[in-house]
Amino acid sequence: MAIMPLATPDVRRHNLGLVLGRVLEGAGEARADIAGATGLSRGAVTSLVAELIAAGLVEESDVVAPAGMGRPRTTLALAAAAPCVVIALLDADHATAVAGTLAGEELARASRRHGRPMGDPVAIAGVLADVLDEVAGRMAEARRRIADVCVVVWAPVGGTPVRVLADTDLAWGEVDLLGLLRARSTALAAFERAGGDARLVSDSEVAALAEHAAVGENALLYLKADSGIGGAVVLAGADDSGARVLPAALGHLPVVPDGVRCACGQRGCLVTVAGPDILLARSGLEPLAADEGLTIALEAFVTQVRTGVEPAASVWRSAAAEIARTLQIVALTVAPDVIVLGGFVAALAADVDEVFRGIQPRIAHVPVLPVAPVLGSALGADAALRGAQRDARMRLLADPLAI
Amino acid sequence: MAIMPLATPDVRRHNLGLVLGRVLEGAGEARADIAGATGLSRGAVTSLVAELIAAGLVEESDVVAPAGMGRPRTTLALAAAAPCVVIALLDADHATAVAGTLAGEELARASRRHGRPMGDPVAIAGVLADVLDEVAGRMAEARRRIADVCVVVWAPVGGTPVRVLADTDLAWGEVDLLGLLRARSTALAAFERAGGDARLVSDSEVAALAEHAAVGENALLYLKADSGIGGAVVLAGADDSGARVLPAALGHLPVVPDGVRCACGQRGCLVTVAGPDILLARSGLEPLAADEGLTIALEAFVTQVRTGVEPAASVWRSAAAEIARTLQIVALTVAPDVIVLGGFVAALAADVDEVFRGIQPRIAHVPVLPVAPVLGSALGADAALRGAQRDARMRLLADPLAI
DNA sequence: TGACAAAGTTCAAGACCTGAACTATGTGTA
DNA sequence: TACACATAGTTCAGGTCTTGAACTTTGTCA
Repeated sequence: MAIMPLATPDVRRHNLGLVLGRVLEGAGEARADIAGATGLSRGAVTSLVAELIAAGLVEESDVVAPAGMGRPRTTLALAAAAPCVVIALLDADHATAVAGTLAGEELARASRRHGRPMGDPVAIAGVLADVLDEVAGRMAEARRRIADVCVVVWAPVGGTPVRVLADTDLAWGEVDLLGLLRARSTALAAFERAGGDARLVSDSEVAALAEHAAVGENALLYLKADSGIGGAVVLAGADDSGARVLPAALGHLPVVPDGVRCACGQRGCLVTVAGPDILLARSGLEPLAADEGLTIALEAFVTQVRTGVEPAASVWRSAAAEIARTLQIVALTVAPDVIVLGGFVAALAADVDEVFRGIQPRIAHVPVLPVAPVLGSALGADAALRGAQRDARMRLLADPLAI
Repeated sequence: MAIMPLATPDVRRHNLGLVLGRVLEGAGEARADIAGATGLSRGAVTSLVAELIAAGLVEESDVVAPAGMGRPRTTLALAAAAPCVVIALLDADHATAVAGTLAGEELARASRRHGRPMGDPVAIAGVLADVLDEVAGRMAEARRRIADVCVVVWAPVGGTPVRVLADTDLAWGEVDLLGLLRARSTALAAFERAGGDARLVSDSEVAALAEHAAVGENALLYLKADSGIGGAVVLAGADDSGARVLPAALGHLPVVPDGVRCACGQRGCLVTVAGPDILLARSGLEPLAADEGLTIALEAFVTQVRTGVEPAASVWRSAAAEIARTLQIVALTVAPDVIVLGGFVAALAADVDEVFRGIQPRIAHVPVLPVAPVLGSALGADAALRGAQRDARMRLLADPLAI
C-alpha cells in the first residue's frame, strides 16, 4: 500500500468507527460509557453520536437503564432501519443466504439443498443466486439497504479478480463464482451497480476469524473438518480491526509418505487418512443419503469415540495422531498462540491436544517454539457465518459514513 | 491492542514519520518533491520539515540539485548528528556490532570471533557485550545518541520478556540473552536506563523482512541455510510500516518419516537431510577449522554443484528435493506470493524452484493454491543486518519526535 | 422540597491541514 | 543589462476536530 498522509477528516472517520463499534459491541452503552471505553472526551462523543444518528446508523433506545444516582443514561443502539449485511454461504449440502444487522442479529434467512452436482458450479451458483435474491427481496420489503455482500465458499479462493481456486469435493477447477452469481442474481447485480463491492472468501478463513475473536489470542491456527479438511491462520493486527487471515490448505498437507493417492495428485494428504469419509468408512458408519446425512453420521462417530465403541475409537486414535502431526508441522512455521479445531473434531480436541503435546521438538528439554494449546471450537457450525459478518462489520467500521 | 481514539496530534506524528521517511529513502529530495510524493500540501511540508530540523533530525543539504527553470530546490538530508541505530548481531562464528544512521549508512563496526563455546551462552554474551560497547563508545565520541538497540541471534526467540528459546547448534536451552548482555554491556545498561527499549530478534525474522522489502511482494516465505536452517514468513501490512513477521522453524520440519534422529528429538527433520554439515560430509568436503571455515567450504560445495562435480551434484539434487518438499508444505499453509532462499542455497535457488513447480498439488489440473516462484536472495549475507536496520527505522518513524 | 450526582451539551482554545496568495531565486531571451 | 518566466518555499485565512471546563438536564435520596 502506498504512503498515505493523514488529515483531520481521517481522525473523524476513525473515531466514528470507534464509537459505532462500541454501540454494536457493548449492549446498551450510553455516551458516557463510550467516552470512558474509548478515551474520547464526552464532548467529542456527543458530536460523533449526533453524526451517526443523523446518518441513520444509531438511535437513542428507550431501554430502561439500571437506575442509579444522577441523570439517567441514554442508551444507544443500532438504528432499526440501518443498512444490513448479506452473507451468501455455500457448504457441503446447502446454499444459504442470511441477512443480518451490523451487530450480527439475524434479519432473514433462506436455505436450499444444492444437490452436490459433480463438476457443475453453474448449477450451484443458480441455487445460491435464488436464496440470495430471496433474502435481498425481504430486505427490500423491510426498506433495509444492503451495505455489504459476502460470498462464502468451502473451497480455497484467490487471484484477482478473486475466484474459487479448486475444489476436491465436487471436482471444480478454477471458477469465477462471483461472476456466475452476478449473472444470475438480480440482487448482486444491483448491489454492484450501486457501487457495492461484493467479496468472495473461503469458509475456513472467516470461521478462523470468528474463532480468533472468540479466544482473543494474538496468533491463531484453525483446522476445520466437516465435508473436507481446511484451515487458516489468523494474526491480530496493531488495532482491533487489523486482524489478518492466511488461508491454509491443511487437508492437502502430505503427512503419510507414499500414502494413498489423493485427488490433488499427491500421496498421503491429511484428508486421505483423517478425512471424514475415511473415518466413517473405517468405522463402518455410512452417511445417510438424506439431508444432513454426513452431519448425522459424524455425530454418531463422535459419540462412538467418546463412549469407546470399536472400531471407531481406534480409527480416531490414529486419525488424531495424524492431525496432531499436521498441526505440529504448521505450528513450526507460524508459531501460533492457540490452535482451534472446528467441525466435528471440535468435540474431540482434547485427544489431539494430548498427542500434540507429546510430539513437540525440544532442544535441551526446551521446546523449539512455545507449545500452543489445542482447543475445540466454541462457536460450532456458526463460525463461518459469524466470521463473515464480523469481517463485513470490520470493513464497514473503517468508514461508517460510507455505509 | 486496545481501541485507540485519534486526535490531531496523532495526525502530526504520522505525517512527521511520512516526511522523515521520504528524506531517508529518496536521496536528496526537496520539500516540493516530498509534497508530491506524500500528497501533503506544500504548506504542511514546510511546517513538518521545520519541526524535524528543529528536532535535529533533518538538515538542508547543499547538494547541487540539477539546475532547471525556477528557484532551485533545497534538498534535504538526514542531519549529520542525528541519533543512530545499533545492531548487535550474533552469527555462527562472530559477534558483530554495527552502528548506522536511520538511512542505513554504516557509521562504525566491530566484530570478534566467539569461538562457539558449546552450551555456554554466557561466554558468547560477553563477546557480544564487548563489540557492542566498542561501537557505542565510538558513537559517544562522535556525539551521536543511540536511538535504538537491536540484538540479532541465529536461534528462535519468543516469550515475554523475550528470550532465546533453543538452539540446536550450541546446545542452549532457554536463555535470557538480553539479560546476560545487560549485565555485561555498559552501553546497553545505559541505553535502557535512559528509557530505551532494546529488542531481541532472530536473524531469519529480520533477514526475511529485508528480502520482503527488496522483492516488494505481499506475502513472502523465506528459508535460510548457513550454519543451520531457519526461516520466516513476512506479510505486508495495510501501510508501509505494518509488515508482519512470523518466525518459522523450517529446519525442524519433519520431512523424512523414520529418518535419523535430530537434536530436537524428532526424526527426519529437514536439517538432518539438507543441513549444511550433512551436505559437506556427504560431498567429502570438510569445513576448515579456520575463520570462515564453514562459509568457504559451502562456497566450494556450491561451485562443485554448479560445475557438476560428483558427489556434490547428486547430494544437492536430493537435498534440493527435500527443501522443495518442505517449501511446498509451508506454502500450503501460508500461501506466499514469492519464496526467497537465503544463505548458500541462494545461489542454487533455480534447482529448488524446478522441483517445487513439479510437486504442486492440483485438482482438475488447477493448483490448489497459486504457485509462488522460488528465488535466490538478492541481499546475500547482509540481509539480517539490513533487515534489523529497517525494522529499527520503521519503529522510529512511528514517532519521530521520540527519537 | 432541596441537596446531590451523574449524563449530556456547549463553547472557547488549540492543533493541523488545505489552498491560495505571496515571496524568493534562479534561467532564458532581448 | 534587463525583464519575463518558472519553480521552490512561506505565510496566512479558513475549516475540521478534539479537549476540557463550565453549564444544563434529569433523576435519586434524605
